[in-house]
Amino acid sequence: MRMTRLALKTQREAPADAEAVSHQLLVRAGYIRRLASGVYSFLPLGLRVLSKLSRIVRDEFDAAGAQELLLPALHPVEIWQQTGRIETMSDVLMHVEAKGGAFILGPTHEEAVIATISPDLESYRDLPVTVYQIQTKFRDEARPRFGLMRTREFIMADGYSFDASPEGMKKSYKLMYQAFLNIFNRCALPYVPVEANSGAIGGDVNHEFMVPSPIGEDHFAQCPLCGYAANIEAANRGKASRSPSGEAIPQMLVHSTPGASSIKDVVELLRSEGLEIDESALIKALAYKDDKDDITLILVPGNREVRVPAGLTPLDDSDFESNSFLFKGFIGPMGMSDQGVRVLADHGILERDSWFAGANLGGHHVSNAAIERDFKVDEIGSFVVVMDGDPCPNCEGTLTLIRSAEVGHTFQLGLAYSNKIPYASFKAEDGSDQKYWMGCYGIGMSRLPAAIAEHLHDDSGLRWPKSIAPYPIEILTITPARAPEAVAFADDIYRQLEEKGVEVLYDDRDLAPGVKFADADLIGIPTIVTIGQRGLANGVVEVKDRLTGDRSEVSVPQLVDYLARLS
RNA sequence: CGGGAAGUAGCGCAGCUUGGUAGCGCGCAGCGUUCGGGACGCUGAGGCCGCGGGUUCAAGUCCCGCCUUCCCGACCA
Repeated sequence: MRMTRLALKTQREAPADAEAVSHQLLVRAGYIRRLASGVYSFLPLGLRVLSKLSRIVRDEFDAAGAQELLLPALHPVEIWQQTGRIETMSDVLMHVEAKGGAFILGPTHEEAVIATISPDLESYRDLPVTVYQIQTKFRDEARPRFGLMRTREFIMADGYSFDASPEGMKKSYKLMYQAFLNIFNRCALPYVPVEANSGAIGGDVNHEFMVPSPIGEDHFAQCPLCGYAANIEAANRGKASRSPSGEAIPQMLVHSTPGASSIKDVVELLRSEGLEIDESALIKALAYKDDKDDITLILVPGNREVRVPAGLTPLDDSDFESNSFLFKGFIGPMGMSDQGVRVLADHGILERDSWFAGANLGGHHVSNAAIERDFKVDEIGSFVVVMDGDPCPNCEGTLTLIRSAEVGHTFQLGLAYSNKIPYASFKAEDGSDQKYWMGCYGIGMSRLPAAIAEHLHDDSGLRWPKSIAPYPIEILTITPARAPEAVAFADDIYRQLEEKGVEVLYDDRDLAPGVKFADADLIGIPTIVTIGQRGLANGVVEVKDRLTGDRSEVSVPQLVDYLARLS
């Protein structure tokens, strides 16, 4: 492509609303342009990057046995009502009123793929099947940000597997999981697969593919010793480093703490009375209920945040009314088992001999509350949000928190969707109707260029890996107006490479050399070929590797073959 | 949804305090000089100063309301 013909205008300065480096560079170099908040156009260069990524995804998904199809972005509301997600995902759903009914702009395609494909999956003989698409998704995000990282309209490659059994589902999952590893390797991204929560998608086993990044919106915990890695929302901590000493503990004492219903208030109040304590000396006891309204109390050290297990929700005011033994703000673990409350304690509760805790009486707390002697727990486990330095749940190591961007997510959905959709079934060998065991697999296609740009750039601009650069080669002529022989030479090289099927970006613009060099660095094509009369006089041209910065001189007769090998 | 900041030419910004002809840099068009790492001169085009109301002889500037955008948080495959 001759740059004199390319719809491209680079900018010296980034738009004021661009904060992230990837956002600034992608806009400045002419890959993307904002149309509305969280809505971006892909310009010709940007689209080429997306196409390269799509090619890699198709390669690997096809190799994993998946078949490409294309589902609509416009979904009839009925299929969303059927799974109930019209309510559970209402925050992000965008609605469209049209002739012929109400529609939802698809934020994900579980409903649509089942509605589409189930007529083809009537018998166990038809299974397993994995299908995928590369499609635009719509999510009404609370806060779009960082350019392509979080947008309201974005492109995703999403696959869905259908199996006759849990074993089959796991097999399909493994194939797609491997395809994900291959894809991210080919994108030259330093990713980490981590254990995760399934969120609104549902299902049991799932993995997120994280790229460590300063503008990531997630954190995951990683153990450098054993390799354990989990999203902070799912990460467990290991056992306490210290257990109770067994020394004699004084009797519990009741303290009057009127109005001090938060950990912070209690610490301040007790300190004002001369007690030298901090938040880690208090038990934070929070009550939750399950879907049967049974109460669960979770105990964690007062300086830690509770990680609420799935299926539990906080109590509301009416719950406190109907459970009069729970004094909001003054709950302690003592006597809870006798009230039929299940008590879960974090490992951290074993780290002290005794605790300050709520007295189960309005306006009062106790000191010297000791586990076993003064209160019982049903289960000890990991119930806190992990922090840097927590023990690893699997080994002797220590967890580190890493900020990261999620570029992919795979789920073993099991029967989560099939059970909600009557026709999501097939005839088994014994003649019975069975539900599909499903998996789903998503890659944030339009997020990938941002993640890669965030990872690979320098002060001068982007540095694409060869696999996804819009063009593998850029040819650049020096002072074309004064060097007709160099232009003729460059034209010839360009023509020969095109004939060999090599995609070339040819900067044939009549601009000052500095401008052309600067643009080449900004756009970030991995191989930059400089053709000028100075080099040609010596029978060579300069070839620069944008990734490494290495420059080499290649003799004229070898040039075309040399470049063709690089592409 | 809470907190903060900002909307003036395609992009980056000044002008607002103290109301009086709408400005600068980059980019764009023309001419000329330059030419191996973002050159220079001259000429020119380009504005509903976010929108609506108010005060005033007069509003980019003062007052009221609204909208939009960005950042932090809440939320989120």
